[in-house]
Amino acid sequence: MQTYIKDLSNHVGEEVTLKGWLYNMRSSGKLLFPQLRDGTGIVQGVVAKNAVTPEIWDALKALGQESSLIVSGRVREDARAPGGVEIDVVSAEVIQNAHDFPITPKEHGPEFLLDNRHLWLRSKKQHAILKVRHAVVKAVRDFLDNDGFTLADTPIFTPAACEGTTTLFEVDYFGDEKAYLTQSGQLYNEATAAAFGKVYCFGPTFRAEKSKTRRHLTEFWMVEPEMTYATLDDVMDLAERFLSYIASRVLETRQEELKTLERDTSKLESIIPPFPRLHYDDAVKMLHEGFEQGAMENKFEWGGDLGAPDESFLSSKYDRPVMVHHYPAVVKAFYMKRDPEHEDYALGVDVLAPEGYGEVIGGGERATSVEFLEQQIAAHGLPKEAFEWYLDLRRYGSVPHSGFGMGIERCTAWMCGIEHVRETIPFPRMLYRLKP
RNA sequence: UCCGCAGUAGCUCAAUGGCAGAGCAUUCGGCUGUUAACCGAAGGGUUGUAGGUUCGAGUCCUACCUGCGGAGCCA
Repeated sequence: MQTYIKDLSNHVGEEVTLKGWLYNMRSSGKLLFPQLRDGTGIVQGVVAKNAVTPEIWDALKALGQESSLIVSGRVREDARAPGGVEIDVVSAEVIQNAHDFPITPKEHGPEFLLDNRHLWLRSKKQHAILKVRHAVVKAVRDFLDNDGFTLADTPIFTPAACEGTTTLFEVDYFGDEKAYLTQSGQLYNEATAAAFGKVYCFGPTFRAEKSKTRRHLTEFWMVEPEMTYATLDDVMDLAERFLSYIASRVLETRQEELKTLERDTSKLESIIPPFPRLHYDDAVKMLHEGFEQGAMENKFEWGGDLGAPDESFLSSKYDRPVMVHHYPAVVKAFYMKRDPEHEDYALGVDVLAPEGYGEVIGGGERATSVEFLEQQIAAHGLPKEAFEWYLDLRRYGSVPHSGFGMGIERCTAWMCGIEHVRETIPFPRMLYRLKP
């Protein structure tokens, strides 16, 4: 019977069988210290030459890194061992002796590691990051499911640009038609929301932009909740509860991994409501003050979208996410509702994560009037026929509704406190990176 | 697309314009408590590609290729 490494502390004094791979091995004459990993953890075995048969001794001694093997031994508490337990090995069966595993326990560069991503996944840090990713995804689903949202996934093949702004990946659709990979489930979400009230979609999203920064992937996972009879304030309330819940669940369930990642957990503990809410005009004022104090290189001009340095400056003023709302309408998508009091502003919100992680959430209230949307579609040069179904949503029972999108990888990178989103997905797709 | 940086052993990196080097990995040997173990030995090179300057180029110049970091755009 197989015992998993994560459960070993419940088996102290017992003989157990572990099935896994050799993570690393040290030796000292007539002692071997194989580190075994099985996907749930890593434990060190101790093999004394006089405690095993000569055949087993020779077989173990010859093993290369990442060899697969089954080990039986007694679990013993030992203060010297990370994890608190060790295995006194009594027998072992080698499944495969592997040689020349490329990723050695030394430093490597990103290019090499990404070329070997299929093997890199086995290392401790990558393992920890992807466990946190799983916790984030689980928290997202649990939160929305428990909050009355219905999962209603949206298509990945789409006939036309959703927003008309970003560059799309084009695919041949049976020769006579072009299809595009989705850049957002947004518009379809509005249709399902009118059917179910509160919905979310959660799936891969594609952007063909040649973005080359630590915050971008060409294929990433996005969760997009949408609520009917909801306003900008409602969506900000939701974002606040949503992010706080995710952070608390990560803290609750992934302590070990956060330790491996050397994450300062106090940064996650401070992600609690209320989040500061900043009107765009007030954000601009802060940026101007920053410029006068010499903290900003260029003076921000009212009317533009916030750039990466602007976002970093604003978020550096707070210990928790800051929600910037009421952007100038011109910088936002065509379907954003205008502020009835000030038509130049859109009822949109971006949630900027602290520590320079940037925009993790973007969303807002959607326009409800057919006439307004027709005018917007024309102004953006979008093909009206493609949006007829979307306009139907306003023709038949139009209601105020709001929602947002959150990038799973950005959120995970933030939770983990790591530099680059490319490590937060098993196989990252980036500009110039399609393999493995 | 634009700006900046880099490319030398399987990996990470050294080398004033003057003999191509180290650590890790690999192979062999040593060590009964190692924590990226340590000690000794061996094998391992078209210095990204093409051209140029020079008595002599890893080093200087030009172009290209590849990667990294950043900007724009966005989640």
